Amino acid sequence: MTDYSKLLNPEQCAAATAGDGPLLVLAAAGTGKTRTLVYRLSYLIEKGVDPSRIILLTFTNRAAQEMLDRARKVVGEVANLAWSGTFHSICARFLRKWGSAIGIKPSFKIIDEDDQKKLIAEVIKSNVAKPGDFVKKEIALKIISEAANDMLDVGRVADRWMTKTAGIDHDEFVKVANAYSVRKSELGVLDFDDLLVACHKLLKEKEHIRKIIADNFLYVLVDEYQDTNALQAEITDIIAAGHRNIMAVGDDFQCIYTWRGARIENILDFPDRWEKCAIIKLERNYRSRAGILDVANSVMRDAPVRFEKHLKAMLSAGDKPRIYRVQDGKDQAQQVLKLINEARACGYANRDIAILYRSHFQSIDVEKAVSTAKIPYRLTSGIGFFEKQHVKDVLAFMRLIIHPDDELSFLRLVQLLNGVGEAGAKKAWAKIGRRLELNSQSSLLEVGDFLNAKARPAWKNIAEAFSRGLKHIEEDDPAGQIILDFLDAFYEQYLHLEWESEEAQDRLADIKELASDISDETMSLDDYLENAALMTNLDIRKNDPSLDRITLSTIHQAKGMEWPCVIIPWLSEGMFPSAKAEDEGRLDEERRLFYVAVTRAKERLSMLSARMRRMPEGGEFPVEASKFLKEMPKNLVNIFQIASSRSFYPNSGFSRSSHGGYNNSSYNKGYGNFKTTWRR
DNA sequence: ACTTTATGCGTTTTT
DNA sequence: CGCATAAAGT
Repeated sequence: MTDYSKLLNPEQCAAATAGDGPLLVLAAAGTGKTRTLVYRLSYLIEKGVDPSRIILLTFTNRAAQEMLDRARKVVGEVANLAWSGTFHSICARFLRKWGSAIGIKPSFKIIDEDDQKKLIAEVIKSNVAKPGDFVKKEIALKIISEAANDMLDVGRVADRWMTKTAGIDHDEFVKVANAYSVRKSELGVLDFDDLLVACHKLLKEKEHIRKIIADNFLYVLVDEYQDTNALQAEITDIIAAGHRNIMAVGDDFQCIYTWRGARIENILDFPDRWEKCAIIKLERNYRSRAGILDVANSVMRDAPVRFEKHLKAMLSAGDKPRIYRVQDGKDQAQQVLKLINEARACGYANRDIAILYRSHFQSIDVEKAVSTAKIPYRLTSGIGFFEKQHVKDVLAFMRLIIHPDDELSFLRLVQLLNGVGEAGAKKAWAKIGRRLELNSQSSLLEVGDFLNAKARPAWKNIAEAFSRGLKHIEEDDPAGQIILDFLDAFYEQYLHLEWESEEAQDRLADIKELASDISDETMSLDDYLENAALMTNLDIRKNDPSLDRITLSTIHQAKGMEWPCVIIPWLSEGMFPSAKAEDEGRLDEERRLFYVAVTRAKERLSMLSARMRRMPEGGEFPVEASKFLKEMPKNLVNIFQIASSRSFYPNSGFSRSSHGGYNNSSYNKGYGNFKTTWRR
């Protein structure tokens, strides 16, 4: 048996080896939260608990994976038998197994945001008299999602939105929301929220299934508890109700997902909800230099404290964190470059350096500078691998082979063809009897007759790829072969026709990566396709640590990670805190987000703030330094004023959009060669 | 009637 | 760039 007292500090050890009963672990940033969970899991297994009766709920697949990997090193392969995953993936597993009890087909497909938008657009079009006057589909989805996650009635949430948004009529909105649900169940698909909602419904309504699940899990471990929403907290409570061995780990200071329904109250009220709940506080920070922690503490100085915390630095002061005041985005990017080079000169590797920003678009200047300087970087872009249009195209083809009745995939696939749009695709789907006949080559070819004549030659190629794909399945070939055939028969040609070659190459590379990933994946092809929507870019791009690259990431995506050197750009008013969040009265969450950013740093922390901000039209306007910087005690930081590198430009005051020839098109052209990071 | 192309507009954070 | 809408092309 491992001696946990040698591996952990007394508080961590107490948490890892705690006895039965509810336990709340308040783990401040950098106090070894992951370590504690890993050893808790190991301890339970070593103690003889059947791993399949332990469940570990996390927020990202990466966290789940990392914890299992580390537990495996302590107790060996048995660790793999524990249930572990995100709330969404665990719910999906439950539903595949028991969902039929509430009318959910085990082969349901999980749709992403993009599919959601398409569906809601379709529903709005056919249910609303004047679709132009209806709320935008993004807002509609947001309202529906809010209702789901807060466990409220859609109509009531819509009413709440009515006061601030035009175009919402109570009855009409409810009608749309219902039609959206109906359409989803017709198609046999679930969106992200549905996974939680349906799982909750299953546990709530089907007593025998609830009993099976609640009885099975002797131990329930929940990570990042401060970011659970109402639904997730209830699901957890139900699962843990059987044996009352729930361990929730989190930090109320790091709650940064309230916009997605996270309820900080879940962690604050946890001891009230669970009678005789023990509380353990992890306060010794091993991650950051004391100087960095001083800044972190000052950020949260005035935050309302529910749980008293004394974050104790375990390391010496180190370098004072630095603030750089620079002229504008371009100068800021140059300064970032300088900081990277400085760090490298001090012996840090690229992988030791991260640039963390509030929003994806704030990465553009830096990405451009880093890429011209030929510094290798890894950008966790806003759009995940499985959300990319070309990846989804290929997956649609794959899915049709296994599920010939998959309407969404069919519609997607045929719309790639020339001359076929939404209407034509739907017509063809109806004519072939809502199912693709794969087994006979002739009936497969017949589908072409229902399509626009222009599309027929290409369809013939696709039909052949289908036949070959079927053969691959029969002969149990690596699934990647199917993709390569599809590429060969149709898609590669389509890529070249549709896009200019440079981007086409990138997309081709993505698809080949998909092919090799799908080939060496241990799970079945069916499982792979069903869960594709739940996997993030980090899961496929195995995040190879042998690659020495700097990291560019949003702060949200950087949660739970750490780097020796952290650089935070765009600490300007309106950028961070984000103007929108502040307008909507969510400054406290922006502050927590800043706290998360600061506490990612181990050795060096640099914060940058520009004096001018460029407008999309090309002009510039002055911006104040972020209030987060202004509030910071001056003795904790070193402040550097960096003069403009292009001072011959009169930058005082406003310059109009005509200035510098930056009209809209030339602005866009300037960035055309760089991968942009916007979400779709 | 349906599809493709042109034009103008706008960006928080994500399972 | 992406998305929505308008206009032109089949």
